[in-house]
Amino acid sequence: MAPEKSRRERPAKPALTRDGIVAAAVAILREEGLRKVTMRRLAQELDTGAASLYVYVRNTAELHAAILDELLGTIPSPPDDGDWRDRLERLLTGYTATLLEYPGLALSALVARPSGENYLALCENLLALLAEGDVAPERRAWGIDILLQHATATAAEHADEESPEEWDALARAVRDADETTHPQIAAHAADLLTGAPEQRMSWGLRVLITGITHTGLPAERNQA
Amino acid sequence: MAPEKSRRERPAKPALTRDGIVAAAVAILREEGLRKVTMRRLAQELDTGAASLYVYVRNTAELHAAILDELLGTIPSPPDDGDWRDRLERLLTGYTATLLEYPGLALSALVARPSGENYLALCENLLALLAEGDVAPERRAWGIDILLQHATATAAEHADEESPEEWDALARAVRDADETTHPQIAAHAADLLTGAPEQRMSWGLRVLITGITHTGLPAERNQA
DNA sequence: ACCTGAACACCGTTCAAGT
DNA sequence: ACCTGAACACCGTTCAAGT
Repeated sequence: MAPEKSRRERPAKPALTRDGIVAAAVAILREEGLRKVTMRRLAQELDTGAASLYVYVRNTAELHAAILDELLGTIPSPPDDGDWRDRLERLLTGYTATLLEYPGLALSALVARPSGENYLALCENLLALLAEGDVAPERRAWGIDILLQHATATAAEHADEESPEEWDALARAVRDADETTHPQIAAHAADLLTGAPEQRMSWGLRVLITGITHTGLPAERNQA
Repeated sequence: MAPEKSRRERPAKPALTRDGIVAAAVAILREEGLRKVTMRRLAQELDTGAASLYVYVRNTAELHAAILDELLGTIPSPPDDGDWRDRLERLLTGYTATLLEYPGLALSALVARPSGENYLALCENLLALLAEGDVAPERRAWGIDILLQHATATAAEHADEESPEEWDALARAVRDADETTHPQIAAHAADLLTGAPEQRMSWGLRVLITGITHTGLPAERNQA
């Protein structure tokens, strides 16, 4: 915004702005991952002290939220053709794919609901798709809530960062399940451990869409 | 006044065991919250150094997982009467309620899937309920996965720890939504911001159950 | 008003050295 | 084998003092 020109040869230290801070944070995110996006590291990148950032950002959670909204601006908006269900599924798959690049952010989003411009635009699109599908108006708001929660949680599950240890432990526990004490687990062991992520994701979204269109709210029940 | 230097009269420092460590961790959790359950704090409680804990616990994530499994042992098993859907809903509501006491643990569970005894028992019960409901066998495993993810994520959302800041921000953003640029949000503002947690939770579970019973897997599709 | 260095109060994890 | 102190490499946030 402020066109400050330096008379020096060395790259001038740009004035701090909230946008500049967020931009630098996104850059660190892309190059080094969310774990490195700390107040101190960010300040270092901006050639200042961590304390200075607090003029523009309340805390780390707010910083993460700002980064996330920036990322949400990059979700490809799916083509307009096809069934509303397919478009809904594609939009949410795109959302999930974006979050999957930085699962740690998905975790943040789960805890601190975003409220940025791009998040609102996403909600707007989701609500419009449910409206197009003739989902009862009262169900739309709660519907996008579940859909977004599912998509966000699915991405957040991958925040374990290159450590398949826990997955190994679960796989072992399932495979070693005693057939007499855990007959169901033994019987379903294969299904519990397999399934391509995209297929599971797709099925999950269709489960939700089907459920939303077929399940009345408590209020609707009372009226019935 | 000063106690004898004998080690016998003072409460003897108990030998370290994995169980003892987990028990102490649970005690700190109950008294001071998950944030205080750190390796250092835990070691202090056990009158040793943090390094000693690493003989019994691989890292903090594994410690959290062990604590969670301990907690899962306290979920009340719902009464045997009623429709399988109601029993399923009650069981998952109990699971969520337990996690809601320590939402930070729910967050851990989302990232590092638990694999303890009590978790397996819960899965076993969930699978049995879906079987009782004549849910197609191939769908049961993926079904409990979605159900648990939903319940876990719902609890995890409350891990913001007494800071309704982000919620305020979202509420403001929704209420201030421009009617021309965000017509859907403006129209659904009330529903987006309201709803008792229990009602939302209950509706969410029924959405999932309905969806699971009505949505074929990709494989089932191919066969059809 | 904005910016800063320094300080406060912590972290997880590793490792060489002890027992 | 188990246990330990000390060290390494960090954190978020606040605050008094400067500009």
